[in-house]
Amino acid sequence: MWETVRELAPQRKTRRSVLTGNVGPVTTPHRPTPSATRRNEASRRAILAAAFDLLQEVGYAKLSIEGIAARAGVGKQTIYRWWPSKGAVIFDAFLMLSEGGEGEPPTLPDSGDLEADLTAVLHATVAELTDPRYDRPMRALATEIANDPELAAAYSQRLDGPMKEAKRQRLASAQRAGQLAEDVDLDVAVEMIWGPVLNRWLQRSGPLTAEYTDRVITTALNGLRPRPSGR
Amino acid sequence: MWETVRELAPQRKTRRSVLTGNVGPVTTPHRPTPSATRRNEASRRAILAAAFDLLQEVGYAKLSIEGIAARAGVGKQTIYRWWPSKGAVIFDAFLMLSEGGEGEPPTLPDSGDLEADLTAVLHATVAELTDPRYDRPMRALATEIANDPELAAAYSQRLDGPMKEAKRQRLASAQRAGQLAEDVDLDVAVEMIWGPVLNRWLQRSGPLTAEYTDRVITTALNGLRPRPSGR
Amino acid sequence: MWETVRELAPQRKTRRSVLTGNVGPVTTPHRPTPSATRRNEASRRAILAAAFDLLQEVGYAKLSIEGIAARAGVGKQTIYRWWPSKGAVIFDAFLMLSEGGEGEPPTLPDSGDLEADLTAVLHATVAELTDPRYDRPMRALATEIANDPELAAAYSQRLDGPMKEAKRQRLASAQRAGQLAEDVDLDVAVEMIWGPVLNRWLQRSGPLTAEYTDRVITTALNGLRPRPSGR
Amino acid sequence: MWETVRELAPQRKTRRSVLTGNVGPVTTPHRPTPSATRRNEASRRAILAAAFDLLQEVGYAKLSIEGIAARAGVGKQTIYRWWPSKGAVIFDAFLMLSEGGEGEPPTLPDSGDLEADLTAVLHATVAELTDPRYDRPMRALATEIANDPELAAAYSQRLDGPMKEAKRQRLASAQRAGQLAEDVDLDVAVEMIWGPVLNRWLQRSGPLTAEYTDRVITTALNGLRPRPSGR
DNA sequence: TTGTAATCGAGACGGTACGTCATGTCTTGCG
DNA sequence: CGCAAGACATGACGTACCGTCTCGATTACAA
Repeated sequence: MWETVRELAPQRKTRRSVLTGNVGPVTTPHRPTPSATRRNEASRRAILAAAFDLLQEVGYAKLSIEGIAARAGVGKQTIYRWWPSKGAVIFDAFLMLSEGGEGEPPTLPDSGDLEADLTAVLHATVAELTDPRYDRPMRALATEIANDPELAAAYSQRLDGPMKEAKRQRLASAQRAGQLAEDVDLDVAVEMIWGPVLNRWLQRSGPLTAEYTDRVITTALNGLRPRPSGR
Repeated sequence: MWETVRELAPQRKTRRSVLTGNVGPVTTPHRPTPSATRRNEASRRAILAAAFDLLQEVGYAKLSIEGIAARAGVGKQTIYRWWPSKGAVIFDAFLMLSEGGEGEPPTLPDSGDLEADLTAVLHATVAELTDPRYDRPMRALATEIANDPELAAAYSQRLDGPMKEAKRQRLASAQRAGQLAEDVDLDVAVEMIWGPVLNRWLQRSGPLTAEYTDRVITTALNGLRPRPSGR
Repeated sequence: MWETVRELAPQRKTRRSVLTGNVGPVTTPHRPTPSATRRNEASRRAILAAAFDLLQEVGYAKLSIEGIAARAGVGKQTIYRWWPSKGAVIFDAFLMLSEGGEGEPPTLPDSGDLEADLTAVLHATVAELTDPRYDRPMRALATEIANDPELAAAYSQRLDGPMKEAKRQRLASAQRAGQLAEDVDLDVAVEMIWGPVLNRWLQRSGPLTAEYTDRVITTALNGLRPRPSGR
Repeated sequence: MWETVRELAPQRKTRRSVLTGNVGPVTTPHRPTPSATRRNEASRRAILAAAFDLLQEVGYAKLSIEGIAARAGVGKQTIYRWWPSKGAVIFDAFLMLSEGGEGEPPTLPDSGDLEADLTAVLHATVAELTDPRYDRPMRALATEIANDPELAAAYSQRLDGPMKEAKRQRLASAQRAGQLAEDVDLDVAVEMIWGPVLNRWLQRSGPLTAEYTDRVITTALNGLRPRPSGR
């Protein structure tokens, strides 16, 4: 999802990188977050890695705190101490994976040709959503977000937000280049392009292919109404 | 979701709650479905009603088979005998609610004015998605679908399918009336209109208002590209 | 303790025998005791046996419900369902061991010679208290009794009571035979003979030997005051 | 228990609560006892006081090191550093309470009338064992002693020993005064008088009253056998 | 009309996981 | 260095549910 953009962005080379800073738990902590200075960084990482791996292997329904703790070689309490819910752990796992999500903000490629750029980005998105390494974990995250408003807010702000901003920027650039109508609502435009794709993936309402995203892009750009002249 | 359409369709007056026909479990049963003639219809109904009610009250995460059985005044085994999973129970609960989903297929209103009709339908959809009676249960269903391919297939076929067909029909009608371009891919068109709305709701990525759906409709109809003439 | 008497009583041959009837838990149950008809007798026995064995092996301090359940091949809930406390399990384990404690009541040997009979009985008692198979379990029981009044009452009534009655009977018989003063308080007499022995054992206040019990018996019979004649 | 004697002894006026000398842990320490010069006396006292208080309040079963540390305003490590076990803390708490147990040794009152003196002492003992301030703590100590041989030895030597010696002395004095037979085994005599009382208390095998102790004294002095002449 | 066989409510069972508490060890920073 | 504070791995607590099972008691079909 958010990964996609990052991958395509020219300035970032690799996915592998060091988590810059992010430490604390994602949502408002149940108890006033402990000192956090004493926090064991190795344990934190082991937990998030274990969570992500288990998500791939056993799926969301069978993911247990006990399992994560065991896999991470960590006491359960260490998880409960720092995260308020299973969802928060999953969220942080994604946050870590996206290299902190907090480095320089992501950018979409801008070759000057909007349609080509969108096509490339959406092809990559489909590839990622389809990748077995990410499919189950991302469904898990989507599930938690769907059922936990607090987590949804955190997601909105920390992970989805920057990504959406990048998309909006690319469209704004196209607008300046005269490739988009001036009165187009960019927020709606973004959701109109990515919404159908995400929906197909999450609800499995149809095959999720590169060809499908092409149709979405064409349709979105042209609109539904008949076009006056040719084309 | 699917309810919406039904409500607006002129020919259906009330939300009659009697399940017409559907009996068996949703997905392929673990054991070759029992005789089914002996089945206690009252228990079946009590279970589905209890499931739906509990979904409203406690939410997806805390829904348990034991809880459903207790609320329905039914032995646990009666649930395990007829449904293969919790998700299947939830699914059937929706199926029952939508009066079997199996009466005459749903239709969208067709006043001749596509934009007006879409506006009305999407306003109703937003009202339903926002209704506290349906919000949590529908999120639960969406969650199960997202994580269980088999259930997703059943949903696609039995609940979402007919609804999507109705939407497609309405667009086809508009196409015939010259309100839609002839080369528009109707499937994509449907997903481009409803996708953003469902996504906003499920992921809480922004406020879900009637005003928002209006913007979606306008944008979808006009498309993103600059239009040659004024408009 | 109670075992002792049984062993020496002529009419009982072996320690091994079938638990006659006793089923329910020892103390007033937290929840109104479940049906008890559906109760799995095999599990019940496995639990009590496991509890007793673990008591020998790991001692009271390290005895855990989890350990008992694991050793017995039983779910924890099965223990919590039928016993209100760890102490109650231990108690029932002893009850089972003493072959129900509920068959015909125990009797002390009565050869006509009180001193000889007491000597034999106390020697056996010392042997039992010293036996590594019984030492730790009995200390555990004593510990639980000391700290749980309810359990103490159950012990008093079901295990210690009959034993004490047998001792009292033997002394009454001696009284009738003119070997005991007529005005002797039999309850006090019993406690004066067995009390010092139990105390030595429980508090390890001195070596617990046959020789010691002989001195107790002599002293108790003669009393502390100087005897008028030579003796 | 041991307190009793002290209280009745004429030469001691008050229960001065200052620990005279005792410093180190009770039993052989796990690590070679630390410097002990650096030791914080205030912490030590706070710990023992907290332990005793908690024993009263929550009882033996729920006494935790964490609880003691919290109540005493002390780090857990400070407890682990100086005491090898929970039992040792309890033991030291009693030691402190009995003013070090190390001042001049305790004495029993000696009015010349053995029976009267024993009666007075045992009445006081009963009062103390019955006192809610001491009941639970003393049961805790008894429990630890029963299950920990090392602790039992320490108890025997440091707390019970001097007390038993005082009792023995009183009986020896009576012996010299011709109130006790010359061949009476004083150790056994002491245990025959105090054993039944302690047993009743610890096992709750019957009501623990002044009247009961009177019967014990009478019976012990007279013995069980019929007395030749009148009385 | 009467078996007879399956369903039903109930709930015990062996389990897994929950979220909490305590253990005993450790590390950090103050005095 | 002792100390308070408290994180940590460990492991037990007592509870909630899982999915399977067994128990009578209905209940409806076939004889």
